[in-house]
This record gives sequence, structure tokens and C-alpha cells, in this order.
Amino acid sequence: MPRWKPDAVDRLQDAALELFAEQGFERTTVAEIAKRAELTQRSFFNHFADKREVLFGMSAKLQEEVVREVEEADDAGPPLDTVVRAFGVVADKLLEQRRDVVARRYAVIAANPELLERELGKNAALTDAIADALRRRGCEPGAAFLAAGAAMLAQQAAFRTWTRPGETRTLRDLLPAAAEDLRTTVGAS
Amino acid sequence: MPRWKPDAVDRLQDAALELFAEQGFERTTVAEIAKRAELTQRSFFNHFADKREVLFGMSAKLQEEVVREVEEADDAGPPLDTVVRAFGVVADKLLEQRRDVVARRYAVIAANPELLERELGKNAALTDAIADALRRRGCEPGAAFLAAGAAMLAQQAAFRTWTRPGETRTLRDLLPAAAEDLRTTVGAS
DNA sequence: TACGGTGATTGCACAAGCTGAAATCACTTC
DNA sequence: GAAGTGATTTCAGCTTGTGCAATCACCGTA
Repeated sequence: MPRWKPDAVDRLQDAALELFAEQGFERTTVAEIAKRAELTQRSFFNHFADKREVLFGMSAKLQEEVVREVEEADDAGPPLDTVVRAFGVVADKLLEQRRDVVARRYAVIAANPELLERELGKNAALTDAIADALRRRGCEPGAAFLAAGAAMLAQQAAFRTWTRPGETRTLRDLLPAAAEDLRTTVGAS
Repeated sequence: MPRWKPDAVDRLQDAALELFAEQGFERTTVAEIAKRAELTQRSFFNHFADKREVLFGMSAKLQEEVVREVEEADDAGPPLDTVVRAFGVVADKLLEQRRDVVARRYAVIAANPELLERELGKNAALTDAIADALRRRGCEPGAAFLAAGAAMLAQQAAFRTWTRPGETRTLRDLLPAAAEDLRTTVGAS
């Protein structure tokens, strides 16, 4: 008989997503989440820095994978396309299979300003990490910042389409179209 | 003899900026800010929704002005240029004159993740407001989103340059160059 | 001058988020 | 089988943020 039930982190994440979806982020207390996961409030804060962070367990791995894909890319085209392709690969590997969980998670986040801010923070960190990876590939610093930001823009546009009800195309397929839309909108130089 | 010292909001903002710069955001309590402003903690929360908000008094007016400039613009060029020009006008009106205060404020924000998240939230709200303004001008919804996001990207690039020590050019002059850099980096369509 | 309404401020009580420190105890290692 | 490890718990405490009632100079009006 093990001393503790296994997978405490997973239990906390599942409990939190359920409760947030049921009754909203603000009306859910950390004590409540911990109780449903059969843990104490203190244990929650041992695993997550704050109440919001429980929804963002995925983002570290996602950033890691995207950065690796950008670093290892062997193409010589525009940096925007390098990053967009990297997004596509990682989306296939991590997101496409759990479309429903991702959508539920995003619905919870979109419904709460505090969570939205945290999401923006994660996106900004990802943008910076991508820009650094591009610089390591020899990209000019300023261009790396702009290319990473533009890629995030395309990613967000594609993601918005991807999460629309009834949408069946994969994120990987939607991404190049979003990048092309961005090029058209920004205009030729 | 007036019942209360005037300009409570300004006093709170000044006290907060000073204390955050002196000892950091996290090591400063709201009670401390209120005390320096000769008010109580309760009064602080009468004026600001939370501790971070005290640094963002400017953003509502800034958004309002940018949106108005975009709506009233009478040019027919690409939406990106419309927004960038609007940024330039508003920057001249609100930012250029207080370069030092803006820089100190941004240094405090950049030093703290929580404040950075709030800043990102304000930027996202501004992006959405600009996109809406563009749609009101007849822009396609998707293109409006991308153009607004691209304009924010250029704005951030220009702002980074503008706040570098020794930089003397105005934000208004830096903005078109940043937009051109973006066009070059993203590539022709 | 009197009088009632307005509104910025305050005090108080309290929920909830978050933290440091010390204790517990199954499991692992030597 | 002794000692160490580490996830968990308990507890006490601080800070953020809110609801509510009270204060009282100021303002308009009679």
C-alpha cells in the first residue's frame, strides 16, 4: 500500500479544470480544488506557484518543443516560415490529439481576465524564447523579435479558427494559410 | 480649508512609483503606499481595483485616443499604416513630453512578472479596440485582427528603441521605420 | 441662515491567496 | 536495521481585496 495516491499533480489539474468549468475561476477556492483532489491547500501550493498556474502545466513542454524544432530546422527560407512550420509539428504532436481538452481549457481561460493575463504572459515568454532561437540560427536581433511576434500572430489566428465549433482542419493545415493572410495584410515591402 | 488634500489619485500613483522603484513591487505593501500618500489602505482600493492597477492610469486615455485617431483617419492606404500613424500622433501628444516618467514606469514594470502580465493585458485590450476600429472603417474582421496585431508589434519594436539610453529620435519618427522593418522581415506576399 | 444631499474618506470585520517552519512517515539505501 | 529522502500535512501569520456603515466638509436651495 503506497503512502500516497499517485499523480497528485494530474489530480489537481483535473479537479481545477472541472471546478473552473462548473462554477467559474473566481468562485472556486484553492481549498476546494485540493479537497476534490484529496489533498490539502498547502500541497496545492507546493505544486503550483499560484492558483492560476494549475491550468498551464502544458506550456513549459510546449515551449521547449517549439524552440527545439526551430533550432533544428534545416531550411533556409524566411524565419516566419521556419517558426510556423515548427508550430505545425508541435501542434501535431501535442495538441491535435486532445482537441477537446484544449478547447475546454481555453474556454475557461477566455472567460476570466486573470487567466487571460497569465496566458498572455506565457505567450510572451514563448515569443522571447523563439526570438532567441532564431538569433542562435543567425537571425538579426531586431528581425528575430519581429519574426517571432509575427509567427505568434499567425499562430493565434490559426488557433482561433481551429477552436471554432465544426472546424475539422488540423492546426498544422491552418497555420500556413494564416501566415499567408498576415503577409497579405501587412503588405509587400 | 479643504476637507481633504487634493489629487488623491496622483499622490497614490506617485507614491507607488517611488516605492516600487526603491524597493520593488513585491516588497511594497498597499498600506505603505497609502501611508506615503497620506491616505488609508481602504482609500487605495477605492481608487484602484488592485495593487497593480496603480501603474496603469494612463492606459485608458491612451487607448481612447488611439482608437479615435484610427476612426477619424481619412487615408485609404493599408490599415497597418493607418494605425502606425495614429500611434505617432498619440505618442506626440501623451508620451514624448514625459519621456523620463514613462521610462521609469516601464523599468518598474519590466522588473516584475506580475506587472508585465498586466501590461500585456492592457496591450491585448488595445489591440482588440484597434481591430474593432478598423472593422468600423470597413476592414475585413480577420485582416483587422492581423493588422492591429502587426501594428502593436511595430509599436513595441519602436518603443524598445525609444527607451534605449542615449536615443534622441521621437517615437513618431521611429514608428514608420519599425513598420518597414516588419514588412521586410515578414516578407512580400 | 438653516437644511438636506453628495461624495471622498475611514474603520472594521472577514474571505481568500500565499508562505515559512516544523512534524509525519512510507519508502529507499547502505 | 539504521539512517536518510521527500511528498504531504498542520499551523500560524501576512497581504490582498471587499462589503458595509459611519463620518463630515462642501454645495445647492429655501
